[in-house]
Amino acid sequence: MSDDVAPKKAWQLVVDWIEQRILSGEFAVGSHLPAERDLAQRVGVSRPAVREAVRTLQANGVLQSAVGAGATGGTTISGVPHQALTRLLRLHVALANFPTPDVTEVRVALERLSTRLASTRATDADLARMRDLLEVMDDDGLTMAEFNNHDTGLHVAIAEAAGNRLASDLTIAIRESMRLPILAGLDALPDWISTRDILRAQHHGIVAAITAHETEAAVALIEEHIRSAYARMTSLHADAGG
Amino acid sequence: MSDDVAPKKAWQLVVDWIEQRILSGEFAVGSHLPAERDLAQRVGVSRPAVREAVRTLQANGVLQSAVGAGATGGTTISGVPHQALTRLLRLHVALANFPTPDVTEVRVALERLSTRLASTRATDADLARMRDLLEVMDDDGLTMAEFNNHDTGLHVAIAEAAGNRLASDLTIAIRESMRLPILAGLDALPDWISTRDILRAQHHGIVAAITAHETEAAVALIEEHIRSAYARMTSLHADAGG
DNA sequence: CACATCTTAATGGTAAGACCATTACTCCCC
DNA sequence: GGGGAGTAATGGTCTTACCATTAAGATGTG
Repeated sequence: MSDDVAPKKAWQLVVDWIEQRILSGEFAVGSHLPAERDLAQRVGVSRPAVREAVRTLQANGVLQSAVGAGATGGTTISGVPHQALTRLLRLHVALANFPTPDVTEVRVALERLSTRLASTRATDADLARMRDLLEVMDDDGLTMAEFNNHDTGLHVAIAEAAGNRLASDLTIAIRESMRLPILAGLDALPDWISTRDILRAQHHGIVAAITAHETEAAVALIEEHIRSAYARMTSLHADAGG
Repeated sequence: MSDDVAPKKAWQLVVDWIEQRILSGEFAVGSHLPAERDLAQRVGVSRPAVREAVRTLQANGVLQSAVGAGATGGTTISGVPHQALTRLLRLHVALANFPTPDVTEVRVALERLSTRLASTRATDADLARMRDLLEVMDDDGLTMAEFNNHDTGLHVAIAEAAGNRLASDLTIAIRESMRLPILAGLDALPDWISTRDILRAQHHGIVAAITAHETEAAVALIEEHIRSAYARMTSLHADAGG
């Protein structure tokens, strides 16, 4: 009976209206949506409902908005999913909806894929970027937090050298979602300096294997790198028993 | 200079307020947020701004709202990321922000992981569910769309047997994001019947290997299954040249 | 005719206020 | 103790008004 079907919320009608046109191909990246006032009239809801719908799809990385008349103003379809992915995963990791052992397993699988692809596809610019990051991380003056940022940057650089958009975005999103937990895990270590030295050596090995197109070696090294780092950070394992 | 820093939008202030408390651990799954009116006052914005912020985090699968007084009403922290993930990926696949060859590679990596985990962790109930789906799919009377739904259901069942929340949710989200493109690809095939028979045989092999804990066999079979299906659906490759 | 300036309009951003439907809680009566 | 009525809390929705930004159009000047 229709009693079981709750009437759709006004903002949901707008979301559906927009999604339908995305799925049908009518809206593509760069397409301009009707103005909020026009869309409200067209769908038969109020302008705040349109705004709530826009916010929903903005959170999905699908829409972006700007004030002003002409081509720069209004709401357009966006082609930038990675920030939305990153935010989503970071929040759910923080809420422990994804336990860190699970995240680590997935990281291994995805970074194996990214590293495999990067070892055959990385450009000279990609490789130079990795080497720059290695050099920065070899500076003994870095704080742990700074080192972690560059460490993340190296993983991001490898992912971006993969030439696979989804693999890159997912790899980046998952690594970023673990930034704070990893930093906390490093902070709890008895000996940061020796850990840092091990991480550095591993980074060098990975980049060397990628540079030499030694695909299987690179893949094995990235996996070993992630697993051994995780194993060291015993504070991250607290989730596992939960 | 501060000229370069745009003032934060009112709804962004609320999103930040909520995110900060999630990241700090103050809010956990099940936590109740202050009422919209209270939150508006506390953050110093209007209630519509709060609603827009709630919509943002709802789209990230982080919040859910209900009308009414008492424990059932209000806005609470949610622990259900998979729908948000699925929606996000589906929209971006539809917008061609993730080309289908990229998606297929990532599917292979993730379904290898899910299948590996499932072959050691699947319960009797998980296996029975897979066998039920095999049996349903062996019915010659199914339409292509119905078969595709159950095919998706099998991939979902394997992913859920993995016992790794993130792997499951990502595998499911990615498979679901490809549901319509796969259906279109199947529709364009010259001989659906022979394809269906091949898919069925492959499904049986995968489930048998999982059941027998033949991990490496199961992993190889799921990869072959995905790759060969993708290779058959030439209409999906149109993206590759884009 | 080209350029500069001003005016106007379009657009998203924001807030206040009013009202509605749902839900639970409290109080009163039997 | 149970049932019913009243009240309050909550999200849901809409209307109205205003603001800041941006571009387009109109007007004036050289």
